[in-house]
This record gives sequence, C-alpha cells and structure tokens, in this order.
Amino acid sequence: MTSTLGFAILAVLARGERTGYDIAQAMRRPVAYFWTARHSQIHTELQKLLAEGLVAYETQAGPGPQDKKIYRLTGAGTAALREWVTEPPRERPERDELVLKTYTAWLAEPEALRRLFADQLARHEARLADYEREEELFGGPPPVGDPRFGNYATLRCGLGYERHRADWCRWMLAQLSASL
Amino acid sequence: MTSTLGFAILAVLARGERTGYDIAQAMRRPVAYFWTARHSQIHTELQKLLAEGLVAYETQAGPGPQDKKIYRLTGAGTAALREWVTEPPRERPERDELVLKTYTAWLAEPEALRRLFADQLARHEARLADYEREEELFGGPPPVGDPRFGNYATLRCGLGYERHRADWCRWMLAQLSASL
DNA sequence: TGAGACTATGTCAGAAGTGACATAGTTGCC
DNA sequence: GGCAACTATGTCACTTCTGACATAGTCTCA
Repeated sequence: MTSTLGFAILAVLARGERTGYDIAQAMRRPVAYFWTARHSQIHTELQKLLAEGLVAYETQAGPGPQDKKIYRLTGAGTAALREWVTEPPRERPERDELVLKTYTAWLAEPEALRRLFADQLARHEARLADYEREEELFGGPPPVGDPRFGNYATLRCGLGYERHRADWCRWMLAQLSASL
Repeated sequence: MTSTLGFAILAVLARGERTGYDIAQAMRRPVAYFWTARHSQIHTELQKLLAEGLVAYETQAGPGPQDKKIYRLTGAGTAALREWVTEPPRERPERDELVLKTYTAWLAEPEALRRLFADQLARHEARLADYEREEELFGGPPPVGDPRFGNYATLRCGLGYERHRADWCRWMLAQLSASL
C-alpha cells in the first residue's frame, strides 16, 4: 500500500524525470502546495517506491559523495497513479493553528491580537500577489488533458484560498477595532 | 514544551470542565474544526498536561471500569494558554489530497473525475448548509471578550472555506464539461 | 581568496498521530 | 427481552513526520 506521500512523489515524477532533490524543491513552494515533505522523508519514500517497482532511476556523477539519481515512473507507477487519481480522497482533518488561536481569542490582549491578524493578512496578501502574477503567465486554463491543467487548477484553488483567508483576517480586524 | 494538541485541549477546557471523552467529541465535529485528535491521543496528552500542572481533575463514578475524570484548567494552564494565543502560528503546510489528485487530473478518465468533483461539491454544500443554520442561531457576532466570540469567528472561517471550496469544485466541473 | 548559498545524497532519534483492542454500565428502540 | 448506540477510560504496535547531523563539490559575489 502506497501512502499519500508516495502518490505525491509519483505525481511530480509523472511530469518528467527528477532527482530526489528536485522533488523536494517542487513540494516546498506554494503553487500546488498540496502536499509537503522534507528531503529526508522523500529519500526514504523513494526507496519504498523503488522496492515496489513504481519508480526506477539512472545514476549520474553528482556533486556530493554519492552519485546523483535521476528517477522516473515505471509502467506500474503510472498505472498505480492513474488508478489513484479518481478514488475519493480521505477526509483530511484540518489542523489550523491560527483558527485554534481564534477560538481562544477572548483570552487575549486585544492589541496583541490585532498585530497577529495584521501580520497574517500581510502574508496572505503577499502570496495572493504572487499567485496572481503566476496566473497571468498562463493566460487562461490549459486543456484538461494537458499536465499544465493540473498546475493551473491547483493555482486556482490557491488563489481562492488566499482570498478567503485574507477576507477573514480583514473581518477579524474589523471586529477587533469595533470593540475598542 | 506543550504541543499544539496540548493547547487545543486547554482551549476547550477554558470554556469549562470536561471529561476526556467530551473533549474528543468537541474536536471531532466540523464547527471549530480547527484541530482534531482521537480519544487515544487526548488521554495521552491529558496525562502530559497533568504532569506539567496545566490541568487538574476530580473523579466521579463512571459507567466503565474506571472512574470518570472531570478535568479543569489550573492557574498555570490559563496563563500558558493566554500567552500562547497571540504568538504567531507555525506555518502549517497544507496537505490536501483532493488538490494533489487535481494536480494529476490530466491522467484521469474524465467521467470518473466528474463524479469525484460532483461528490466533493455535494459534501461542501451540505456542510455549508449546516454552518449557515448554525450562524443563524448566533444572530450576529458576540462581543470580542466573550468565549462565544471564538466559536462565532471560527464558524465564519469555516463558512468562507466551504464557499471557496464549493466554488472551486463548480469551476472544475465547468472545465470538465467544456472539454467533452 | 574566501564566505555563503546551492546542489545532492543519506541516516537516525524522537515526536506525533492512527487504528485496533479491551472493559463495562446506561439508554432508547423495536 | 435483546440489540445497538452512547458514555467513558485506557494501552499498544505501528506509521508518519520532523529536525539535526553528516558529507562534499560548484557557483556567485565581494
């Protein structure tokens, strides 16, 4: 049984050959920020996927003491990925520390709370600006059969999320200043 | 060092005395669905909080073989919680399986994909209807110093999130039917 | 020429989280 | 009268994830 992290790696490799390092980079930045993992976890998971025959690699001289390993999907890997895509996702519970803090807002000092939300709002607005710049580069949705459709659709989701979050922060700030 | 789960428990106990079972119930359902945990984890964490002196309990005859334990915050627990509330939250990476699947949508069979998103949309709409009913019960935001403000503010966040998600699912369905 | 960032691999201890097992009284429904 | 669901506690093996440690060549800028 492949874990969700395993499928996340397969999903990245489906776009083309990559080293473990490349995969870690791809999962670190916010576009298609759908699943994250540290390189330590990725190397471990790649070894499992290798043992299951879902990926294979070729070596090349690398900068460090070890050789560079360039991974690619095998036929079995592509098949497993294709089957997984349309299975309903497990309901992942939200674990959102900011919302948890909000739940206890009544205990907090109002000015410190204001700073907290102003800071969060700034982060969301910055990320939103980033995403909007990226969306312009697309100039509209790619066809559904194109790998780039996946990138665009996840970017759309990110845009919607950041807008919802920024709105909520603004609402919180309005509540806080109304109560002074 | 108290974990975020620890603070989630403290946040629930700040509303009033509760058993471990009650806390597990409170963290299971979607309003203030900010953090979840199984009862096995909650019992373990309560023992840690007890050792740190952040909670205390009194026993009462219970239904099972063990006595019922009614937990409450200690002074130190309230102080720790109050301090934590306004500290900036750790950036929790998103781990969203549906978005991950979307990233690989180009590999999927279009009809199966349509079913997946139609199903997800229905779930979000059902939850939205739930939340809207709850919002009506409030009839506007409680004052910021009231514990119920926390409930209302997290509900607002949930409403915004479900709307954003439902919108995104509808957009996906539109893309899929346009491509047939 | 030297410092710091980047590429690239990997291990390991420990924390956090899951799902199953175990126990047992009460309550509501058919 | 019996069955299922609910209340209520807890343990345990296992998986997943994190953060630190370890190694070492290249590239860029001052």
